Amino acid sequence: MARANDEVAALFAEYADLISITGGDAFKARVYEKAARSIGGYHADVSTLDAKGLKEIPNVGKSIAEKVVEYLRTGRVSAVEELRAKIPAGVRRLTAIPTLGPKKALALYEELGISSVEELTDAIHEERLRDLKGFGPRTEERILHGIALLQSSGDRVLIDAAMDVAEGVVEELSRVTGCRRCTYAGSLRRLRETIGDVDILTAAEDSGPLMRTFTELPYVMEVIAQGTTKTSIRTTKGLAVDLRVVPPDSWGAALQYFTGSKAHNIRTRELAVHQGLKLSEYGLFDVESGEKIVSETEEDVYARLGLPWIPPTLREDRGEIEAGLKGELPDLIEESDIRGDLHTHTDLTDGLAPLEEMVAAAAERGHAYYAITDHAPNLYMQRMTDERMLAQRERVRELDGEYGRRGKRRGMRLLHGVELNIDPDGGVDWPDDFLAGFDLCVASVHSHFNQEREALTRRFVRACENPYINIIGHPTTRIIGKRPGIDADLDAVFAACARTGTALEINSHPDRLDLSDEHILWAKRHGVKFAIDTDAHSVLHLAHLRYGVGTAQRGWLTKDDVINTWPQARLQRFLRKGRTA
DNA sequence: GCCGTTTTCGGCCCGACTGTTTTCAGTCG
Repeated sequence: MARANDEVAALFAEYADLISITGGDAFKARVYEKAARSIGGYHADVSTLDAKGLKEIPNVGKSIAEKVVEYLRTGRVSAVEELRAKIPAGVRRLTAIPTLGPKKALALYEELGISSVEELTDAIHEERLRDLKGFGPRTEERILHGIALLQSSGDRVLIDAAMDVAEGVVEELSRVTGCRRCTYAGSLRRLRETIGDVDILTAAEDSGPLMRTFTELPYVMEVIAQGTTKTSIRTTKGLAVDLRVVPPDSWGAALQYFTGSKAHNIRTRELAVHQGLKLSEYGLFDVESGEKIVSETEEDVYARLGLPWIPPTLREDRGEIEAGLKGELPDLIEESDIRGDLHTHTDLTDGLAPLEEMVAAAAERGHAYYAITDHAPNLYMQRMTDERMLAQRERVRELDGEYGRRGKRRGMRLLHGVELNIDPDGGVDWPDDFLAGFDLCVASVHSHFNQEREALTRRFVRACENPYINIIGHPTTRIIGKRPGIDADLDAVFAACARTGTALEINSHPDRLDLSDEHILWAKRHGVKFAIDTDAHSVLHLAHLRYGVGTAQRGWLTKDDVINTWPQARLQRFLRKGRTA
């Protein structure tokens, strides 16, 4: 799992923090931050690159390339070691406390010798911060509050939880008199896999009524900050929500600004500066005259900068600006492109709803095809048998006859599949002759996650080489916030998928989103095809598709990359794979 | 420390809110 890139990125992120804390050049700190991001997201493994290759990574120049080489050779970077020697690791940890940044952390360390969250808590209780310049009673309170947040969950939440809150707030605020426009922005609009806080943007002449309604919502636990243009609250579940109110004629610039990402915004503002313009949330202005040029729509803002409108899911400074300037933005997959779901369960195994209900719900969603893929016998707790599976197939064929003929839309074809269990050797539940009876096979790893890297890699490659396995389900098996992904040689796995015609799943469940956006970008370079599936265990889960599609967009996928956007005939050819029959 | 249609030096995004410092620094996004 851990590419050298991730280690180097973490090291440079730490170095950037240490530079800030020690009062070093802020621009230098920012360069290291940017380099850390570029390296972490770079497609090639840095351990395979020489100094020249390293310098092709954006934001990596001579000095940083040398540090990468030093790290790869010796496992350490002397410049980082020097700063580490000056500042205990606990001081950097202090900056993780909300409202406490590098300046205050350094003051606490230098004046009071505080180098851990525990020591800071004690010092506040002993009133030792009182004499420190810049630290008053309110600051003490804010820090204690921040520590409490840090120590409770305080972390990022899954996308579906954030989406529920955001859609609720937008609905409430949209009803307020004077609210001209209202939507969610930020990382949620970019459909990141986890969300730190929810950003809501509204356009109105007068912000008063919106701010009042917002702070009086029933699930508001505390008002963190309140002003005329910005108010922040925290919900009873601990999620922070920011509301910004802008004048209606600033809507486009504001939406662009509050959607981010920060890195994308820095790039767009730089583009503006180079054209003698200034971009802020209030509009795009001529620097000399101060006159507003555009800001009513996002399209206007991007167009004036020489860019096409860039879909929010691409706004991460991962090459979208360059692609936009060259007119080479991808034609991203949309949820409406999806023709069917290829990984779903019923109550025959661990699903909650019976076959008939799942199929009816799928038809309601307008799918052209739909695969039932219950678990196979080797996941012992599911008590699957050959007989039960064959009986289900018979029922699926009956329903297929029914739904295939139905007049509404063009009918829906049902596929009978299975989710096989990839055992520690890469084998699966059934021999070829039984597998041949399925319309498609998903195969996934459900246990033995901690095998040696070589064994894990062999396991996946062997699964790909099975002529009956069409899709690798939730490939890294991660559970966001709970279980890391497996440590296989993903280059080898992705290459095997491409070579054998095995698709990789983008599992849409919010706690998986597996593959992740970065893995998708990586796999696509190998020429892999993908399947965006819900892995639904209930009717409600079918709606998770939007998150899988969002993740695919973040991985720059087009319709053609995703097999379940294809017409059924093309899909069937793909599913035949290397089978001889 | 990186970068370049203002290219080898001199810039490097911009604004809101908070608390304490009576005019601004720190933090955040």
